[in-house]
Amino acid sequence: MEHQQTTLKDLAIELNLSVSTVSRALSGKHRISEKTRNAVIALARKLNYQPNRLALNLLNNRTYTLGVVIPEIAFHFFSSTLSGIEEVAIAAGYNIIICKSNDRYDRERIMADILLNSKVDGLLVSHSQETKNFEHFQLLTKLGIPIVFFDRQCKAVKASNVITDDLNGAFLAVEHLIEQGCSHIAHLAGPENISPSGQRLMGYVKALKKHGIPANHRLITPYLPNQSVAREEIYRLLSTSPRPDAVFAFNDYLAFEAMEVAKSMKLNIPEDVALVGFGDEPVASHAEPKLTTVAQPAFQIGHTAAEELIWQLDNKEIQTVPKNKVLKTKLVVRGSSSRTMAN
Amino acid sequence: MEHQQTTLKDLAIELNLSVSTVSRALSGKHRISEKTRNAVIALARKLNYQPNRLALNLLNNRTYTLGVVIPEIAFHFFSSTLSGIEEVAIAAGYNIIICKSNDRYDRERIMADILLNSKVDGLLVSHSQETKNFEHFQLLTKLGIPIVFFDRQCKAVKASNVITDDLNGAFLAVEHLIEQGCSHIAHLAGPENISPSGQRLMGYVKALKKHGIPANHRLITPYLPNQSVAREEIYRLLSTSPRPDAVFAFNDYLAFEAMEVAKSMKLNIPEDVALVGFGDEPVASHAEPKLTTVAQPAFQIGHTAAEELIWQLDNKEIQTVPKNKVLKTKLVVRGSSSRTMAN
DNA sequence: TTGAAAGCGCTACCAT
DNA sequence: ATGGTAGCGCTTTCAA
Repeated sequence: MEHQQTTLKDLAIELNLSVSTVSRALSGKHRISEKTRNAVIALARKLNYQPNRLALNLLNNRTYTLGVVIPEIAFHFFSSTLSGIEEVAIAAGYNIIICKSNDRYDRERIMADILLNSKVDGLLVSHSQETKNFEHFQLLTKLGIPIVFFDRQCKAVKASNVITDDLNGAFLAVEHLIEQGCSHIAHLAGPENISPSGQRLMGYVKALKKHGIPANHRLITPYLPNQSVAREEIYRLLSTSPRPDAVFAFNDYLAFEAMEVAKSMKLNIPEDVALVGFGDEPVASHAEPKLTTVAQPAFQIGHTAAEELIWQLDNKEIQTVPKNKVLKTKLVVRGSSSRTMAN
Repeated sequence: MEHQQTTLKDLAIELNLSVSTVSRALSGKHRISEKTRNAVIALARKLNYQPNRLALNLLNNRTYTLGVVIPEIAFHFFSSTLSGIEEVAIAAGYNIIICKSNDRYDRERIMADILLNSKVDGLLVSHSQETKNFEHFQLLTKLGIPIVFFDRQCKAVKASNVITDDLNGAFLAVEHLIEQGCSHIAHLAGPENISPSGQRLMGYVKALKKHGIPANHRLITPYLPNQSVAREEIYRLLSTSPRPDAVFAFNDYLAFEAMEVAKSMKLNIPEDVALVGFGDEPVASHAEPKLTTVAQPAFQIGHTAAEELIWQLDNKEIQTVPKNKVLKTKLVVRGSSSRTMAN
C-alpha cells in the first residue's frame, strides 16, 4: 500500500551508477558528462523522483518553515497579515506554521517552545496582551533563530519590528473629530502591554494639544476587556455631564460597542456623539451608521515582515542590525463621524 | 553565535558511554542500570538536551505535522474550525500547516503539492468551490497519506468526512419562516460544487413541501459570487410581484446583503421581508436588526475531524473504512425574522 | 568524470 | 546491561 518514494539509490541501482553521481547529475552544479546527466534526469522524471525533504532538513539543519505567533486568527487584521506573510513565504519556498496565543502569555510560551522544537528557521510574532517577560523569545534569538515582530512592537528582544504608524493614525482620527466640531472627545484605550495602545493614546493627546483642547483624564477609559464590561463603562461614560460629543476607540470592536450603547440611549450618531474606530475591520462597514475608522495596511505588514525575516535567513552571515519599519495608516471617513455628509 | 544543540553524542562522550546506551537510558523502555540511567538523565537535564526532531523525522519518515487546506481563513466559521483542529493536534503532539486556497482550484493543487513535499502525516481539507477534479487528493491517499474532509463533503476520494447537518438546519430555518406566516420564501443558493449548497437547498424544498407550499424556481437564485452582483440580483428579486415575504440565504453574508438591499428599498424587516442566514458569523449579530441564522458547531467540526485523522495515523495498520460524521446545527432566532418578538 | 565513504542525529539490531 | 554497527536519504569531501 505504502507506495514508497523514489530515492537516489533507486536511480543509482537502475542506472548502474553511484549515488553520488546521481546526486551531482541532478544538482546541476558539477562536472558531469552530458550523457550520464541526461540519463539520470530522464529516469528521475520517469520515476517522478522528488528529493526527500526530511533528509535535506537533517543535513542542512533547516526546515524551510517559518513559525507565526499571533494572538488571534479570526480578526480580519491578523488574517490579512497572515495572507501577506503566506504570499511571501510560499514564493520563497517556505512553509508556515501558525500558532495562535489567544492573547495569553502561557499559551505563547508553549507555542514558542513547540516552534523551537519543530526547528522552524525563523519566527514572525505579534506578542500577546499579557506578555511582559520576553525570555521565551530571547532564548530563540540566542539560539540563532531570528524573529521579526509585527504590529505590536517589542523592544525587549534584539529583533526587527514592522509596525503601523499608530500615532499618526490616531492623530488624524481625532483631528477629524475636532474638525467636525467635537470638543469633548473621549478615548477608549487599548490593552496596556501592547505598543499600539500607547501610540494611539499619544496620537489622541497630540491632536487635542494641537487644537488647544485640554486633555481630560476622565475622558480616557482604560482597556475594556469584554463586551459586558465595555457596555457598562461606555454607558457610564456617555451618562456623564457634560456628555462627550465624540468617542475615539482603540479598535472597531470597541467603537461598535459604543455605537450599540449610544443607540440604546437614543443618542443620534454622529450628531449627539460621533464615533471613530481603528483597524477597518468588517464590523466597521456592517455597522449602521457605517463606522469611520483608521485603515491599516495589514496585508502589507505581513508582506514586509516576512520579507525582512527571509532576508535575514538568506544572509545569516551578515551581522543584522534590527530595523524598524513603519507603514502608513489611512483615515476612512464614514457616517459615524461625518456631520457634513450624508451617511 | 550559533549555539549548537546538545546531541546524544555529546552526552555519550561526556559520560564515557556509547550513544546507544544514552539513547536507551533516555527512552526509558529498556533494561538499563539505575546508575547509568540517572547519570544520563541528570546530564541531559543539565545540558538541556532536546532530541533533534529532524533526525527523528527522517528515521520515522514522519513529521508529526498535519496539513490543513481551507478556502478562507477570515471567515469566522473556518477560523473556529481551525481552533478545534489546533486544540486536538497540539494535545496529540502534532503541528499544523495551514494552507489557504482562496476557493481556487489552482491554488488548491499547488497547496496539495507543497503539503506532499513537506511530508505532512495527514491532511484536513475543506475543498475549494472550483474543485471538480480530486486527483490531487487521490494521489495523496494513494501514497498512504490519509485525508479527512470537513464541512464540504467529498465523495470522490476514499476518505472520512465530518460535516454539519445542513439539510436539517435549512429545514428548521425555512419551517421557522413558515411559522412566522411567510409563504413566498426565496432562497439565495450557495456555490454549485460544494455539498452544503445542495443540502441546504434540499432542506429548503423539504420544508416547503411539508407545509404544502409549492416550490417556485423563480424564487431560487443561483449563487451570487460577489457583492455587486448580489445586490443587483437581490434588488431584482425583491422587486418581483408578488414580492417574496422572506429570504433564506445560503450564508450570513448573503443574508446581510439582502438586508442592505431591503433597507435601501425602504422595506421593513421582518414585517415586509423576513431574513434568515446560515453560519452565525459575527455579521449576523452586528446587523440591525440582528440576523436570524443557523449556528454550526464549527469548533466541534475541527475537533472531530482532527481526532478522526489522528486516530487513523495511530492505527495505520488497521484497514480504515471511511466514516461520515454529521454534527448538529441549531436555529438562532433573532430580530430579522421574528414577527412575534421584540427585536 | 566518477565512486567510496563519512556524516547529519537518532534508533534498532546483533553482539558481548 | 552495554557497545558496535547499520541505516533513514542526502551532500560533500577525498581518491581514483
